[in-house]
Amino acid sequence: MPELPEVETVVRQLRPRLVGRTLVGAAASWRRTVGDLAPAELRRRLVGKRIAAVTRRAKYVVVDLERAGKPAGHLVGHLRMSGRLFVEPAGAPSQPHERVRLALDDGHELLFVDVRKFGRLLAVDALEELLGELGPEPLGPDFDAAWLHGALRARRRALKPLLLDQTFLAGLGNIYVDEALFRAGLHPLRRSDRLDARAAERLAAAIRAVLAEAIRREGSSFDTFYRTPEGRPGSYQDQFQVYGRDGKPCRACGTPIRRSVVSQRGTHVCPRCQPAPRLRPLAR
DNA sequence: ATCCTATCCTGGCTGC
DNA sequence: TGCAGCCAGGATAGGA
Repeated sequence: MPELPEVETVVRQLRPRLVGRTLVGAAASWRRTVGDLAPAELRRRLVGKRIAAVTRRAKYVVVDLERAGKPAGHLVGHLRMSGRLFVEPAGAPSQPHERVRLALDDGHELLFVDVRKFGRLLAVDALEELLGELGPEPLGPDFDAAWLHGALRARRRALKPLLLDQTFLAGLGNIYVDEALFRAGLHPLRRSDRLDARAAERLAAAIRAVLAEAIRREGSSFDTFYRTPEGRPGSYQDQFQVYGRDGKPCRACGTPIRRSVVSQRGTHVCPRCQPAPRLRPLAR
């Protein structure tokens, strides 16, 4: 599922094809994807605007728009589970599960295809309302071991749901949380306020290492959903240590990986490398 | 403050 | 083979 590394890959590949282009058409074949905007309003917010920048914030694709050289709102995309963004020559027949099509002034179109319809491609005036509550970027300058240690101690939550909370830390999803916790040797149910500085340091390093390597490999593709805008699958799934490996031997110690459910999410752990907390965490 | 459940969706899988 | 039912998954809202 698209998490930070997949979205970063999408942004990097879309950027050279979009920056400098002007939008000359906009249409949604599934209205909810564009926030229930009427067709005319969608066109009004987009057509005639030039794409000034394509960046990423958390799992959002952020496209800065301008008109006559002045800032003129944004196009913000979230792929959720099955969304795909890519550029095609104009006039291609409708794709299965196509939701939005934006025409560019160079004879190409930006397509948003999304099987499960959870994704969004929104035309907004300001980013604040959409992105204001997000936590720091794990690969950015505000994230390091000291910050993480302090932030973990300020909360009393199990590690996994906390790391999945986008207002705590932005960009991690189910896969990379499981992989980072394994790499740090930490059980997903460990209480955040009981981690010492060394464990926080391991976790910070693990998060950064997993994300950086996943970006290098253009994300993870283990089903038909995620492909890069250039149409390729990622390859980080070949590096999974725990995710999707229920019953298979841990690559470090041979103990069978075990799947459970934490925070309503499939959760994968090596019982030996990630010992369960002694006390029932956050017992109720 | 934190947890739990439901919701949004569909394709793919399981089991009968 | 056909079909019902379940499940995954990110974000969010609402209730406990």
